[in-house]
Amino acid sequence: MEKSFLLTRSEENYIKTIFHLGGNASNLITTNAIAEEMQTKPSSVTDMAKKLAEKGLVDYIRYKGVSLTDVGVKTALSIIRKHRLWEVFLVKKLDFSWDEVHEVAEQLEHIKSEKLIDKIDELLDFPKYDPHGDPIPTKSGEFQERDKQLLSELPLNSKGICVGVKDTSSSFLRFLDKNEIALGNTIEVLEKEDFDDSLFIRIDGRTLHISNQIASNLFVKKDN
Amino acid sequence: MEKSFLLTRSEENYIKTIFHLGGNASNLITTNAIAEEMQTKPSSVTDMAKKLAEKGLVDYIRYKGVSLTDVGVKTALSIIRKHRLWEVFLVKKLDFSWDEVHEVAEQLEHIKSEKLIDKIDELLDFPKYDPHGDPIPTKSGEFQERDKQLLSELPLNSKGICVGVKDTSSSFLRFLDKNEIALGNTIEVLEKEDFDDSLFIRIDGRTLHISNQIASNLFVKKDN
DNA sequence: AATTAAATTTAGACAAATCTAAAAATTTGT
DNA sequence: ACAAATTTTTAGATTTGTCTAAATTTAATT
Repeated sequence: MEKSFLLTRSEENYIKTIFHLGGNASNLITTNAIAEEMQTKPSSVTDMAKKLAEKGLVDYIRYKGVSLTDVGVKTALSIIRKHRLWEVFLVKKLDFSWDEVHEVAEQLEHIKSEKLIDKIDELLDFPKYDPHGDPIPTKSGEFQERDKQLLSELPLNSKGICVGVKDTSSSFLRFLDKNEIALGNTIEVLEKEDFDDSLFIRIDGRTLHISNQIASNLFVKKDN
Repeated sequence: MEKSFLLTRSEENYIKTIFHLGGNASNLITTNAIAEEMQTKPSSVTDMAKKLAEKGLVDYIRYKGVSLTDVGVKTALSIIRKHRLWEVFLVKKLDFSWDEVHEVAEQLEHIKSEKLIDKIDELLDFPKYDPHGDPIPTKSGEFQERDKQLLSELPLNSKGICVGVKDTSSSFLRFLDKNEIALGNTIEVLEKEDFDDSLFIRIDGRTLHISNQIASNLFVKKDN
């Protein structure tokens, strides 16, 4: 069995970022994209790319970019699993609101204890989705994206169940709270405004008028 | 100006160690003692002593040692509070045994979120003691040692309630588990063996013969 | 295809936290 | 009290992760 490499916090953050940018399946992610996402400099990314390649977590082609190896993907999924389970824990057990969990989960995801995260999973009754609707990888690394689409792409007069958010910023999430739009709600598209692509929607018996920016950050599952 | 509240993990570990070695109340702790306790080199301790003094967390007298300032004590208590609350959480909510919690709590104690630890405190219903019987400082930093003494010092034929352990090693804790000695049990000293200072004790209706090494690592509260 | 623009890498530097080896201060033993 | 032993500090080096500035490679434009 491969010895589970002890990764530094920084290494873990790079792996996670590369995954989020789509760097699995030999899809090369550029140095600049990673630097931008991580608020760091391209030269730092190059250094880390070499180190991670050395450790077998990424494939690195000079001047082209990096992609995760199988081990790298497994590692990324494990970190994402921890992050999302902790988010559920914070919301369900400690009454955090969904716009407060990210920062803390960013810290908790680096805690090294397999038993700890498995017990948290069990305590939460093995949740499948985090508070923002994102799927939680299983212990064995299975990870299935939910069948979903943006509310902005839902056809006129059709209905969808709100299943996730794309933007997870506090300002967006608090906007949803304020307007009582929550995961699980059914949303019907009543009208599309040509001028600014805003939508009139029906949710919970109420009619709301939302901007395209809102609609294109809300995921729904088409309700057939 | 108060950047000093942003401590690194390493700084926090030094502060905690100095506290545990008794370095509050201008009681100077030597470089060597700290190095020994932290499994590091004296020269590293000297470097950190200077840095912590710079930040106002310790008073440092060259060639003499360090002691915690008021801010340093407050910081230490905050870290110890987190450590012990997480230990209670692991035992009470995640079914860890008391010999498994230390390592994980060593990591969790460094998570930076006041809300998180306050919510954990609340979830646990504001416990006063950790799984090893050590007191948990309050949010405001109050910290009272329990009235206790070593079982080895309990007079013949008197009774005590088991309230804590001095040694928290896995081997000792598992010995106690195996012999069904738990916090809260009443222990009566039936006989003291002059030859090796071992004890015959009565606990839960059973009679046990324990070595002095065991008895001098068990804290009891005299039962009057 | 040549030139310009953009992206990426290299080289050298720095801060944090550690180490080793040597120097300095303190403590101990007689 | 003074030499020896111990403790502590300094000086210089190392590792990790970052940075800036310059050099190099790739991409884009004419």
